[in-house]
Amino acid sequence: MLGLDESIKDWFASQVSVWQLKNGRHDLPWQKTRDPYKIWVSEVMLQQTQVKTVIPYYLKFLKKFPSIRSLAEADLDSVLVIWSGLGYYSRARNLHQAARTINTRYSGRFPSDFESIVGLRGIGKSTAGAILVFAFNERFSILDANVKRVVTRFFYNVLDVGATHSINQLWSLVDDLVPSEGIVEYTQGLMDLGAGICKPSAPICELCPLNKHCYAYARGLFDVNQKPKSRQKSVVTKNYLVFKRGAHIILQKGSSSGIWPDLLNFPECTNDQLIKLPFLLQQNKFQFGEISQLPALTHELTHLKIAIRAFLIEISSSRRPRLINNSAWIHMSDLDNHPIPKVVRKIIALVARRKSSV
DNA sequence: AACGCGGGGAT
DNA sequence: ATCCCAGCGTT
Repeated sequence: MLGLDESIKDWFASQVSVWQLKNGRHDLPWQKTRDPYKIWVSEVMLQQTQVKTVIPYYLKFLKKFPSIRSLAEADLDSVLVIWSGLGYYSRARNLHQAARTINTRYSGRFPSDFESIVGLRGIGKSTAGAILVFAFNERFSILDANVKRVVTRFFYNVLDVGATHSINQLWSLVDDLVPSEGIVEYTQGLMDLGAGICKPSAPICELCPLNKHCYAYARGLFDVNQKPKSRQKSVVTKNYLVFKRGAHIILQKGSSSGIWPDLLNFPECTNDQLIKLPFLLQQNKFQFGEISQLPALTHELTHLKIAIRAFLIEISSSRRPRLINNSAWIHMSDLDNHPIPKVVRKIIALVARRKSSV
């Protein structure tokens, strides 16, 4: 407990709720339903991912997997296909696994109590709270980036932001702020305020329904949030081999220990193998034309930068080299039916560009 | 409690 | 280049 005045709590919730009903977002796809399954899918997609990015993926996903059972019975591959390009693919894995858990443990019915929900793979405290609010109209709190920012700025004076326990302080604060009525519009309002008014930079405080008692606004504080020390990304160099035969390319399923497990990518090789590549191909009686290097490319991941050297190898024979395991010829117009990370599309775009320029 | 996760968009 | 995003799982 942070010893908040009851009147300020009531005022805060009331301001947020009233503002939301008039000025907030009401037409997002997942706002048209109370189906916990659909709410769940949206919340998982929205983890560390912006609303605008999620919308098309959400619509595609629900069309393909309209129910918990359809998701549980699907192959992981078909789930990853829909997820391709959205990133953080472990979310898709977790979603799939949790659907199967719901099938077996809860007879296919989405659980409605916090402990059961938060016990599902890929669902933490905040996502569980959001599901309980939006699907079950239960009084729970959430703490996403929006809420964190709004609450930290408004209640800056009652928080010890520099403390190591600051995240726990924020949780106890938002728990304390949960209103007795109107939890849906209150919760949605906090996020809408964070997204549209109380923005990270250049917040529009003049339009904020909380500005009258906002600590940061009163003090002219700009950034009261802790900025995480930016770590230097390590860089790795990879050689990708783009075997191309007509409109087909060879893609290989990633190992479970590497980057992008279970997704398709180009075969890789070491620098040593690269030098010996013509010899290796000949040894496999593999008929190939000239080996050309595509323009250099870097792909950035959360904690890693990949410097990519891609080599285009035109193939005339229809066989597949034995030295490439778990691989297949994929038609370039058929990529939407395969689970691939975005970097593969980038490289294929380079291949297509080269072809047209010649 | 801090860190890794091995993305992607906006500026 | 940098920052930010409807956070979670692991150690």
